[in-house]
Amino acid sequence: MPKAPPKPTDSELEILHVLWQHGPATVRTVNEQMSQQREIGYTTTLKIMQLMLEKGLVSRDDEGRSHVYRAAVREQDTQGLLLDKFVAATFGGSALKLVMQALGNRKTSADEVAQIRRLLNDIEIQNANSSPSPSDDNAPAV
Amino acid sequence: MPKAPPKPTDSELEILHVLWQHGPATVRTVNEQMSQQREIGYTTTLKIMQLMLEKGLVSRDDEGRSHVYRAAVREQDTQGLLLDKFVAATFGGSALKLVMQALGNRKTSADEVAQIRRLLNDIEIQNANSSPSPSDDNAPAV
DNA sequence: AGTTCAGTACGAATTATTTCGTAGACCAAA
DNA sequence: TTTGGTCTACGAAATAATTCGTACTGAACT
Repeated sequence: MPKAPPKPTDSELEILHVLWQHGPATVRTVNEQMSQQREIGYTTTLKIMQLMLEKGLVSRDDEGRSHVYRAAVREQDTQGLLLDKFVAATFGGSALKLVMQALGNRKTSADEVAQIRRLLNDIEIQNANSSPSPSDDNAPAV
Repeated sequence: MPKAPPKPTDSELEILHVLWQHGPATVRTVNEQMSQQREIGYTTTLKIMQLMLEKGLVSRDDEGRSHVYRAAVREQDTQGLLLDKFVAATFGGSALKLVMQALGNRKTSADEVAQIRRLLNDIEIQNANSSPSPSDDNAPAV
């Protein structure tokens, strides 16, 4: 195994967001996107992306004169990694506490509530199938 | 307003965890707790706690020769603050995505599912009472 | 060939965090 | 009063992240 890329910093995450949304892009393109959000110089963006290359967070195609960068880590994986660290550091590892806090301290629409309900249903079905819990209702065969 | 304390760093958060759990404590006590988790020198802990005092993250009672520190920020508030920043940086501000990822990518027990269900019920009741949403079923008058 | 333009590369300053050595203050015991 | 232990304060080094100035490179245009 070539060793997993490290946890991206905040700036690196900003850049990854651009690459995930936009697809492979040059430094110029990324910098233009970022400049819409906040002031940042071209060479600053370039430097961070070069460091990200060393860290394995992005890969690079240097065919022509301008290099094309692409995300080398997937959005879901990265979010999962960051989430794990965050839950550990902030909520003592309890994903439940995190979810309670996230849902409790902000307005959650009926739509969102419905989506989460659906997810909870799926989870219960999975729990029922994988481990024979003698709890509730019907465990549909196969 | 005296200005809100800043976002604590990882080390600062570790210290806050000790203070939240243990209550007001001396540097020695905090350092002993932290030493059970990882190696860290006494003066390192002291220094960080001194900086935290300047930032307003802790307060201090320097009666006797040894100072007693206490958390100056509440656990819930701090978790909420960190969560907001984290959701913004990692999930583009979507708490829903966060929750889906948190619940999806790990095993969630039936117990936890039940707790979340209960919370969702509360939220729907609140939604129904505070804002008359023209969506689903019965909008109980007043 | 010389100039210009769009890029990259490099080095350095700045800021924040973490870490600890060392010095000074104070109390208590001998 | 001297010695020793327990604290705090201070300064400084080590590391990491961010930022940008400046120099170099190569292609395109005259």
